[in-house]
Amino acid sequence: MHPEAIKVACSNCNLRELCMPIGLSPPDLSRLDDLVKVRRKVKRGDTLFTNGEAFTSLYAIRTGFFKTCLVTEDGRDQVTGFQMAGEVMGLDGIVNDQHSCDAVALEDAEVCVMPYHRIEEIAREVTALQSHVHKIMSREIVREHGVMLLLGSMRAEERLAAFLLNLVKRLHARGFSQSELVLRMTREEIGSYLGLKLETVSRTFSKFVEDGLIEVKQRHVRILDTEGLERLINHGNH
Amino acid sequence: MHPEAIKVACSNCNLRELCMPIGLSPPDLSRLDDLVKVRRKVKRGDTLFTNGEAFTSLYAIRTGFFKTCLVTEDGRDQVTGFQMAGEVMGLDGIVNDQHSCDAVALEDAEVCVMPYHRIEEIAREVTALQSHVHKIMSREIVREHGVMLLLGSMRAEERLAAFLLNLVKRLHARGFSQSELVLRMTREEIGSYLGLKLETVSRTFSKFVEDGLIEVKQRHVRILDTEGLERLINHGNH
DNA sequence: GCGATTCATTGACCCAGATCAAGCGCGCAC
DNA sequence: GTGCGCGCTTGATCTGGGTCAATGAATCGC
Repeated sequence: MHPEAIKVACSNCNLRELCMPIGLSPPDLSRLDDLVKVRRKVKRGDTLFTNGEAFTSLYAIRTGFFKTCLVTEDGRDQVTGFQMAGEVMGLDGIVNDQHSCDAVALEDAEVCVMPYHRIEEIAREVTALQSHVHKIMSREIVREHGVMLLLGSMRAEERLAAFLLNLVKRLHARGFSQSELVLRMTREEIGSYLGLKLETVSRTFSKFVEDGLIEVKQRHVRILDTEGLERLINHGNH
Repeated sequence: MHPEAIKVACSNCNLRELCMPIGLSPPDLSRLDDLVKVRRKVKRGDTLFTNGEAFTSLYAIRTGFFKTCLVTEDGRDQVTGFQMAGEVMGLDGIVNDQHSCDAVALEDAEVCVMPYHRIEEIAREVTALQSHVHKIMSREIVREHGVMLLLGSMRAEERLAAFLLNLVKRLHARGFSQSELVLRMTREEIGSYLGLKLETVSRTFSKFVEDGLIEVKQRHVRILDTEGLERLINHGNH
């Protein structure tokens, strides 16, 4: 635990549109500034929280990149998601007052710590926050439905195409290129997320390069044919 | 839409412990009775809501059994869950004000309709309800993490074993046997949920029967060796 | 009660992706 | 710089589960 007593103001944060409800009145907005009292830095490779740890707060990512993963006692390790700036982590902890997965920083990161009791408190007074919290949780549920579709019914190429397009879309929403991206995770982590082995991920990357869909240089990926990747997903099923 | 203007009272419902927060003061409890004004019957095979439909309410199952599924334009059909009495459906609709999957009754069912605006309203006043709603959503997120683990890292036998044990556990919590169950879904629906083809589901059932783990007569399943099934899951990975 | 239809089982064969194995190359520590 | 190690690629082979096909068993509508 390395809390840092920096004075922060959501009302002034450039990620506000991603984390926070929009269109708030000034008094409500200042109420929201009470949400985050502390920021926390997490070094690459370190965990923000781990399975079994007491749940106290939700975390909004300010900078950096995370993975969340489930580790079972018999050694299975399933990556359940990759999170980037503006996204919220920790929702899994609410139901049992303890986290049920690990959140690992894939690059040096900084998160806004939002004590859960304070979120509940303010949500009772600021309708927009209440609604926002519900939407964030619902969005996570819908996202996971999509992953179930991917894992349950797609082939390797379709999975990787969907993964790349999803990543680049989210990066683009954050002001990055819609055709270039830097993977912050290993082939093995991609494979875990997609239900594939790392060799298959690697081979599929190579196949995409051969087919002129993308360029790959290490973790740098340039998408040459977005439509081609989309076609792969949509016409994959017969 | 077939609303039925039956006077209902959550405070008096025998599923209360499953749907509702516990340990409420009498005034709060009566407040909760305002949540459900209408019940709705859904015939087997009919939908409670469908993808794209406007989101208005959450639904608590009183009787019956549902599946939720995603249907894509290119014809993929992924079952994302099976729901039984006391469970809540519709959370997927909150984020975009419209449902993103179909809820289909697998047997004649009755649900309590809880208008979402009213849930939000009451949750602002009754802390226990606020907390309860959050927990329900968090539970769904955690459940889906488990499904991702299953789909991403388990083999066919492990998936089916996990599925059976999960079903029987939930049924047992509702007063049914912990060793006998009636499947309300087809092999194909089980397969869709587990990311397997119906033939594989059928073969795996047969294998379990050969191995003395279960007895199967059509949709009636009797679990003979719970521990054996658990071992299959836990020692599956290496 | 009786066809029709849907659902389930089983067999034969095939293939996508896993597994095993061998190198390669980049980045980092010293 | 240089040596080491991790992450990545690629090849060869294997296999779990998919696909195709045929038949059997319940359930439903009339």
